[in-house]
Amino acid sequence: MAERIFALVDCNTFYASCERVFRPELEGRPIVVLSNNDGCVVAQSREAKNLGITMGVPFFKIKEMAKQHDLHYFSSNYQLYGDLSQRVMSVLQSYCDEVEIYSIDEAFMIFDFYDSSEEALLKLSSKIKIFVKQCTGIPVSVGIARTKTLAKLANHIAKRYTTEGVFALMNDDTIETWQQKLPIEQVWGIGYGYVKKLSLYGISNVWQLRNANEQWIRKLMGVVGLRTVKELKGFQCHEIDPPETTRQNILVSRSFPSDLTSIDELISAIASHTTRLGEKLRKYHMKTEVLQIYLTQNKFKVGKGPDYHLSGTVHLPFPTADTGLLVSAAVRLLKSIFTFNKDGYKKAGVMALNLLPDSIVQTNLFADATSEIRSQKLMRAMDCINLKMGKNTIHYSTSTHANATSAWQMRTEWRSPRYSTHWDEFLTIQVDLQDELVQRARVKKIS
DNA sequence: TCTGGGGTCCTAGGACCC
DNA sequence: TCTGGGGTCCTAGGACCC
Repeated sequence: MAERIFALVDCNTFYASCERVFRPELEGRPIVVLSNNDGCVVAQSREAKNLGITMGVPFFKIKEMAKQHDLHYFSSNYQLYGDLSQRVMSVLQSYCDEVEIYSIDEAFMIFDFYDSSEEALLKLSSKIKIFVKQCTGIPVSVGIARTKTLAKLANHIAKRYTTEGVFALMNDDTIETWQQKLPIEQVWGIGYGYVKKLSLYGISNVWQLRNANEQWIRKLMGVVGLRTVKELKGFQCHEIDPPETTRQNILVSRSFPSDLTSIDELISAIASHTTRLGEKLRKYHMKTEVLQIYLTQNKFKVGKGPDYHLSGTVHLPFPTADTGLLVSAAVRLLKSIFTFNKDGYKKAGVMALNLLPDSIVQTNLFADATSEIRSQKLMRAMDCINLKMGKNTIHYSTSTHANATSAWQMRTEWRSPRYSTHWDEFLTIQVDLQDELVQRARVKKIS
C-alpha cells in the first residue's frame, strides 16, 4: 500500500493573476483587486505587497500611492475568477481522482499512487505547475507533506523561499529546520487570537507549538487546536473531504456604499439579497426551512456605544426555494424587527439555515401539489430568462421598491471585462487583414 | 466621502423533558 | 418546595479559513 501524501496546489496571487491573463503587459507591475463597493484591498500582486500594501487596507488610504507607483487597480470580477478557477481545477483533476477543492484558488490532491520518493514527488509537482500555467495562464505553487497542515506550510515555503515554486516537507530534518524558522501565524488554523494567546506563554515559532503539551493545548485551543498540533508532528487528522459535501448554510450579505436609515431602502435591499439567496438555493438543488436576516451599523463610526445589530429568524411552514415565498417572509421579518436608528445601517444579510436537498423534501401536507409544481415551473422560467438575458431581467417588484432609490447598490467602478463568460465582453484583437495579406504575398514573391 | 463576503467547526449555557 | 442525574435541542458567540 502506497504512502498517503498530500499536495496543496495554490494559485499565486490568484485575482491579480487572473487580471494578467488578459492583460499580459501587467506582468511584473503592481496590481490590487478591490472588495465590493471598491472598499478595500482584497488581493495584491507580489509587487503590490512589496510596496507595503496589505490585505484589507481601505482603498482611499493608498490612492495617492497608486499614482506614484503606477499601481493598477481593479474592482472584483468574480465571474472571471470563478471561471478561471474551474479551469485550473479541471487540470488538477486530470492528474488524480482525489482532489478537494478547498477554495477558489487552492486544492488538495493525493499523491499516493506515485513513487513516494521526494525526488519523484517534486518532479510531478513541477510538471503539474507547468501544465496548469500552459492551459490556463495561472501560476501556481505546490507544497507536499504527510498531513494537510504540513502541506500548507510546505506551500508557503514554496511560494516565499524557492524559485521553483514547489517544496516538500517530508524528512524530519527539513521539517525541524523550517518549523524552527517559521512563526506560528504561518500555520493553518492559527489566527490572530491564538498568536496573541500563545505568545503569552512564550510560544512564537512552529517548533515550540509542535512541542507544547497536548493536554494543555486541548484546554487552551480545544480539539481543533489539538488536531493542528498533531498534524504538525506528522500525525494525520484531516482527510480529503469528499467533493459532494453539501453546505449547511447559505448567506447573502452586502455592505452599502452609505448608511441607510429608510426602511423602504432596506426592504428593497433585503428583497434583492433574498432573490440572490433563492437563486443560490436552486443552483445547489436545496431548500430551506429557516430564514435569518440581520442589519448592522457602521462599525467604523466611533462613540456609538453598543453595536446596533438587529437580527431575526423565521421558520417557514415548509422547506422551499421559491423566491416569492422567501422574499415575502424576509420582508415581513424585516418589518417586525426594524427599529429606527438615526445613524442608519451599513450592512444587511439574509441567511438560509437548515438546508435540505430538494430531492428528499416532502411537500407540505397542507400545500396542494399543484401549487408546488407551479412554483417550480415559475422558478425555472425565471432562472432561465435571467441566465440568458442577464441578472434581474425579471424580478419581484419588492426588490425595486417604489419608495426606494438604489442607494444600497454596489459600486464597481473598475471592473475588467468578463472575458471568458460574456459574449459581448470577449477579448477582441484587431488585425489589419489587408496589410497582413499583402505582406505574405510579398514574402512569397521574394522567396 | 470612501473600511468585503461567504463559509466551517466547536463550546457553553439555557430551556425543557423524563 | 426541594432534591438528583441524564439527556436533547437550540442559540449565541468565539475561533478560524479564503
